Amino acid sequence: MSKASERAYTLIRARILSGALPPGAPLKEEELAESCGVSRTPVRDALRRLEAEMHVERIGGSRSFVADWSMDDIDDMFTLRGMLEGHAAARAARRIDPAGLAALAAHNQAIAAAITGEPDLDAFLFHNRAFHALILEAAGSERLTSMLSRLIQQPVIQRTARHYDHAQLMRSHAEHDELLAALGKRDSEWARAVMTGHIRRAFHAYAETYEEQSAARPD
Amino acid sequence: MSKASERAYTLIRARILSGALPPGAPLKEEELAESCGVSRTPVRDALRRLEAEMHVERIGGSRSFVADWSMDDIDDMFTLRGMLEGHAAARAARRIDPAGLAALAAHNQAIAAAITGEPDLDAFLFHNRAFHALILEAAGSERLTSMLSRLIQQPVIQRTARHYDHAQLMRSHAEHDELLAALGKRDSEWARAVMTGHIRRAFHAYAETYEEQSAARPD
DNA sequence: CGCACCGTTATTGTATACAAACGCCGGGTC
DNA sequence: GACCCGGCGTTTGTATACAATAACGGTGCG
Repeated sequence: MSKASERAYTLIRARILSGALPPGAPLKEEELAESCGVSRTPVRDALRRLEAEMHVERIGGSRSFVADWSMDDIDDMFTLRGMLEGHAAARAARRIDPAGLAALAAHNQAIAAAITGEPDLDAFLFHNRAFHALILEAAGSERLTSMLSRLIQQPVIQRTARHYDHAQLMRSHAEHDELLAALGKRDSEWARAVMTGHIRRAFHAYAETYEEQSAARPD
Repeated sequence: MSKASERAYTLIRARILSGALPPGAPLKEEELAESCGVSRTPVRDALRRLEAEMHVERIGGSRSFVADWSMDDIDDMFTLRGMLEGHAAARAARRIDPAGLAALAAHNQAIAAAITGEPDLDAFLFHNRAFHALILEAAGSERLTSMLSRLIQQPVIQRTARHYDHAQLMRSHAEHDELLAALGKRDSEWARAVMTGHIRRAFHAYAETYEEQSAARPD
């Protein structure tokens, strides 16, 4: 997408993900247009894209708000994500080539490096994202990719991972290793099981974090 | 969505589904705008929506074409659909109420009526659609619904069902009956299994139809 | 005092005009 | 003869102006 539209999309998305635009905040086209330095037309485009990705909600077919997820929504998201990423892992096990496996291993080594000693969360998140993206790519289903892109909500993942303690980080890394083993053996059902478990564990980690937060800030 | 935008969406969609705009056909905004009696702005909106629903493809971030699915794409669609509708059936088994079950049974009786004697394909398709929609509603996951809406491509389902012979129609009806039994027993895994099988069978029915067609019209 | 209705205003939807990008075709040169 | 380059036309992207619609507040009546 060309300049202005892409710019609006990126900026608005960043503001939503960073929390500068909190869940439930109204999104006024004109306001966004001005603050992005573009006109309303590309902003409208961006809002439609963000709506398709479920970052933005619309009521009455007109006004837009930053999407706000209930715990049930998030459970749903993780369940669907577990199912679909499990499926992706199973497909990847059948299709991945040695170069792909090597790239995955490299990212998981980088994760190991990021969590030894003082953990580098940004590096962890970066390589974690790359790891999952690579598996999705190896699965080779455009449709699966596009469906998952609506499910893999970065704010949720970030909120989850930022609260991981050292043991949880190590465990995530170990699960990736097991996934690598399953992929190396071309065992699609093993890969599916590991991936599904990986996502379910992430969900419970998130749920605990969320409960702490909502207990700390009962608003 | 308000008048013009909705109008453009409906009209373009209808033309794609009916085949008036065949797969691969270029979609020129101005041309569509004129033929829909609206301006380019709502047409652009409609194209974005149709793109999100995978009825329209875009290359280079600009030009739009009617989406064209390969056999692999369709296999993918049915696989994903089986997984997600299976999941929906499992959830529905836990959540559906007696009124919902009664409504489902009514639709399946209507299907029975539509396929006895001279089959009424339109009635079959209508009640079949309603049956699946009701299960999705009973599953009570907005996210699941929105994901499946991108997968349940009417042209594919229609092409499939229009080639069903009497035995296949009866079988589809029988599978719905079994699903009703599973839902009645609140057995989510049974429901999932029946639904997954139902979709897989539909896939193979489609694949046979497709092979006949491509053998008859090798273009 | 509360509810309802109307007018005002804020916000989105639509149209149109203009700019930029892309592809295509033709001419020139190596 | 083939390839590259540049101009032209088509098509999409962007901006702005205007219309419609929905929310909000105030006022009047019950």
